[in-house]
Amino acid sequence: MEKFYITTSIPYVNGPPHIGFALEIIQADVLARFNRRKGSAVFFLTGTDEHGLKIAKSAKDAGVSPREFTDSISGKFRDLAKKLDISNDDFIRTTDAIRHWPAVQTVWKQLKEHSDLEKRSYEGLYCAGCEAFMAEKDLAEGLCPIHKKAPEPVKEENWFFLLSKYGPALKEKLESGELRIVPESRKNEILELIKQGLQDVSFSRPKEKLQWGIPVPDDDTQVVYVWADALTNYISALGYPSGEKFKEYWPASVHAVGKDILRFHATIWPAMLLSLGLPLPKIIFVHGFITVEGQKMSKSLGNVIDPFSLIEKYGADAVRYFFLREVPAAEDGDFSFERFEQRYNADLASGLGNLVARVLKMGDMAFGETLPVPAGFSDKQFQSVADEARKGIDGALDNFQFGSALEKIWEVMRFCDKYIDEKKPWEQKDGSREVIGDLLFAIHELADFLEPFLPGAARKITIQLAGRDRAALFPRAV
RNA sequence: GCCGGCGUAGCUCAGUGGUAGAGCGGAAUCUUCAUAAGGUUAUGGUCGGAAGUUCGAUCCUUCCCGCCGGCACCA
Repeated sequence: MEKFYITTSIPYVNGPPHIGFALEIIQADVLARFNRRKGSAVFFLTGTDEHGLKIAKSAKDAGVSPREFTDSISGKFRDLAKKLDISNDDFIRTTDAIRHWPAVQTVWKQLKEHSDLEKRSYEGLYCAGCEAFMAEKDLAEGLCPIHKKAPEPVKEENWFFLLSKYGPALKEKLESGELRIVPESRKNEILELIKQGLQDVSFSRPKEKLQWGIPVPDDDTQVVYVWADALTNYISALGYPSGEKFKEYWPASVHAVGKDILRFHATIWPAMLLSLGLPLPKIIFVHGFITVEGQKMSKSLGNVIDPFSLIEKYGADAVRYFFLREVPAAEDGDFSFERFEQRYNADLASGLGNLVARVLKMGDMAFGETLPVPAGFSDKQFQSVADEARKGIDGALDNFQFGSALEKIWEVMRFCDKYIDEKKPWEQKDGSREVIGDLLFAIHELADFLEPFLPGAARKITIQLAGRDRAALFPRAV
């Protein structure tokens, strides 16, 4: 059986989820659901990244323990997935000392055995106020811009991952397509980065600076730093190194990530895997950012869109639809309430919802209590429209073109509306019952097409075809 | 500074070496099974600007303008 392992990135739980992550998890969910329908064995993973100084600080500021803090925020991400009707099979947390930690420590030991970790002393400018090293470029006239103090030169020991030596191997994997990056333009960026030379990266922090993390094996002065910790989630969740799921599902078919963290997924992570002797993920799918009314989302602008209130107001399917249809899959997209409502009214209320309502009504008129949904189309033209849509959807999703996949489905709806106008089945003349039968089957097919995208609507259509529920799928938003 | 992308109807975008398409919005009209929904039709673009290659360019080349992304540098 075909295997399909898809992951989202694991967001840092420093704050509640925003719509950027909603986009990522929705896209991943479509692919997961789509592949399940094709009969593949699918494993869909998401989770949260919960260690580090920032979390420890935020917890302290909030007057709670880091554990309480991360439990709370991680719970919000889990809740978002649930509210968005996401079909993830698992949810991994980097604070999971039973599932995640042993895998990270195993990975660590193996990297070290393969001579890819090296302890070095690192010297930099350290701001005690920020509890962080500062790059020259972050300073304002030699002072920390936040604390207005000159950071002090501090020397500390770190374990470094010898990323630099993997440049040529990574280049080869990318160029050969063994590791694909979608879209292509992002691959070129990474190749450019490699060309300029990869730097070794710090993989640990001294314990006295960072306690909220995973202890480095055989060195109790150090704690694992973010990359070795977070990236490993993709295999820790599968039970690396010996878990059944790991054997079954690795390598990942798709890592869905945002453009901001592509470089880590396209350099550090595959380099770690090469060091471990593991196969590389097949595709890294990179989505863009979402702007709001043409502007960057930011707390200071006060234009942050809360996914929960959006779902509350319009429903999960409407949110899913907007992000899949209106936001270009791999580029930046814009969110505006005007656009959102336009899409909602035109495509969901007047389009899908209205079509289902009119067909069901005609079905009720022609057949009474129980609707006989045929097993196929009697009209050949109808059949070919549906076949074409199916092909179109497959092709579009193979290329991560969610919007154009949806367009194919909407073409079927347009055909249905036209067909109704042409055949006037409400006149109940000869052949009307056959026409309505085709329409009922068309709706049944639409539910099938829509399931990966709008699982809620698909469910409702199926229920309405089988029973007496006639509630509007998408009530018009005023 | 280096690398890359983009600029096509009011909006979002597709597209081809032979003088352009879709959806949405707006207009007219037909219709009533339907969520003031649906159908049809018309309108709507000198395909960023200039030059070149070509029998012919929106699609190829060069330059220019504008926008965007990545990297580096500076602050």
